[in-house]
This record gives sequence, structure tokens and C-alpha cells, in this order.
Amino acid sequence: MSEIDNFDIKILNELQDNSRQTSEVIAEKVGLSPAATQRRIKKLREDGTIKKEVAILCPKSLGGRTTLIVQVVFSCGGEATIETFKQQMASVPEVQQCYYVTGQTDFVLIMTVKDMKDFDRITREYLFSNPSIGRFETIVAIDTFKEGFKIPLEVA
Amino acid sequence: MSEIDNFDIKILNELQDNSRQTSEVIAEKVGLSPAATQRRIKKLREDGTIKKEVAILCPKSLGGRTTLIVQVVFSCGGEATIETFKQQMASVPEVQQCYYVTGQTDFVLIMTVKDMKDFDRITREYLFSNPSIGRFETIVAIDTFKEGFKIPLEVA
DNA sequence: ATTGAAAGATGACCGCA
DNA sequence: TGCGGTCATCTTTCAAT
Repeated sequence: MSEIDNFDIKILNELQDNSRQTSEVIAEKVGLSPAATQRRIKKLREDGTIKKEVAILCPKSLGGRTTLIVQVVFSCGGEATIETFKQQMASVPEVQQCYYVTGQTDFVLIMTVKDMKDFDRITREYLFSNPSIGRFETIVAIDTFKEGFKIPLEVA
Repeated sequence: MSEIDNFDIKILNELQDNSRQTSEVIAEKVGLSPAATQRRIKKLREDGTIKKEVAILCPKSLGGRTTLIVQVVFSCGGEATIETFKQQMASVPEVQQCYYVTGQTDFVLIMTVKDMKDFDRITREYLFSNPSIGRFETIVAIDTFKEGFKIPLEVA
């Protein structure tokens, strides 16, 4: 697995912004030929540096959704309990992100729900019903911006 | 702007998983002809339902990064202060997500930093230097999973 | 829905360091 | 030998029927 150089960095930054750009356009921006650019992109995809390419939708166009931030505190339970919870969260589509964290809180969840009934169902099914969970606090997002996972890469 | 039907929903769900699929493949999955599928995708892009298409990178391949969750509490300041802060956060590449929330906390930030020095710089520049900010608490993520903004869409 | 033209991606080959 | 450039071919997209 060869090292990532400045050309790769520039290409990755472009693709993080817009993965639909043609290699010709990207080539122009990074200063390489289209074919060389294409070769690098292919390699980055194959070695997993580019994990996936996805469409980001507009929540407003889809009936609007509410984003919630939930902090979960476990009162008991060991490794296995945590592992089970992780797997559960991974399977719930409304759970967008799940962070296992240090401090008083054990997990921070970012959820997007259709409505509060939706939220109620999830809490019942996965939080209240779990005896290892001591308590959880929910924060409602009024506004969300900068949705993304763009990693800031700097050329050396 | 016409309504989104079940075909659109299925197409969007596919594109949220993998935006590189050809319309032929998607057509097969949703039960439409490739051309009809293409026409719908084009429309969904044009009317903004598909906001953008981006590459998701693998942090591990890029030297590893630390994810932090920061809760910011403002002690004073009105509308203008909040607006300025929002704009600042939007401009900081390390701030992945920014939520304006209800409750004791005013903002929740999700950041990804190279190292703690990186984090230190950001807090100094944007948090400590802002007199309207009363305090902030930082939570370190040990593990993160389910990175994504996939909206769970259900066929009617 | 089918088809044909244009655009883009992929692979082979050459040359240079 | 590895990497970039060019060219030819195949795939995919897009518009017109």
C-alpha cells in the first residue's frame, strides 16, 4: 500500500466536496492528466481510503425531520453489554451516528426522527427496555448545519 | 415541484448507500427502466432533493483522527452573537457538525481533529476568545460508528 | 420504452526518471 | 520499476423519437 502524496490529498479534497466531478475536471484542478487522476481514484477506492460514495439528501424536501442528541449513561454491565448496545444502535436506521465516549456519559447518539412518536418508539424499544441503562438525556436540535464528514486534509 | 413517490424513495435509498451505482443497476432494483430511473435521478438532483454526492473517506487510512463532542453554553449575547458564532463554526473545517439546540446547552459541536494541539488551537481561537461563551464541555469519542446522514425513508 | 449520439471511464502501450 | 502521458475502446449517460 503506497503512501498518499499531495496529488492524492488534492484529489480526495475534491471528491469530498463533490464526487460527481469528472476526472477531467479534477485533473485540471490538481495538475495531472485525466487518466493519471482516474488511476489514482481507482487505487484510493480499492485500498479503502475512499470508503464509499453516497448521496446527501435534503431533509426539507422529505417532509422535514427532527434531529436529536441523546446522551446515554449505563449504570451497570460490562464489555458484553456495551458490545450488544453498539450492535443494536448500528441496526436502527434513525440512529445516524453513535459515539462511545469517555466521562460520565457512555454513549452519545445522533438521531433523525420523523416525529416524536418515532422517537418514543425507539426509546421504548432500545433504551427503557435495557436494564443496564441508568438514564439518558435528550437534546433537541433547533437548527443543524454543516452536515458532513469531510476530513480536512492539508498538503504537506 | 411534483410529489415524491415510492419509486423515488427506493431510488433515494439506493443512492444514499452508494451513489456510484449505474442507473441500470438501480433500475433493476426498483423495477423501472434505466431511462426512467435516470430521468428521476436527474430531477431529484435538479430540485435539490439530492443535495450533493460526496466521497466518505476512511480516517484510519489518513493517519487517524480524534472525534470530539463539544457542548457550548452562552452566558450572554443575543441573536447577532448566535449568528456570528454559527458563521464562524461553518468556516472551521474541523467542525464537522454544528447543532443549535434547546436546553441548558446552546450548541453541540462534533469535531474531528488531527491531535490535541489542533483542538487547543480551535478552542483558543473560537471559544475562549468569545466573551459571550460562558463555558464549554468536551467529550472525547473512544469509538465512532455509523458515520452517515442516511435518512430512513419508508415506502408508503 | 427504445435508440443513437456524446461524454466519461478503463486499459494498453510508450517514455522518462 | 514505477508513475505519468496519450490514444483507443468500452461503458454510461442523456436527449429525441
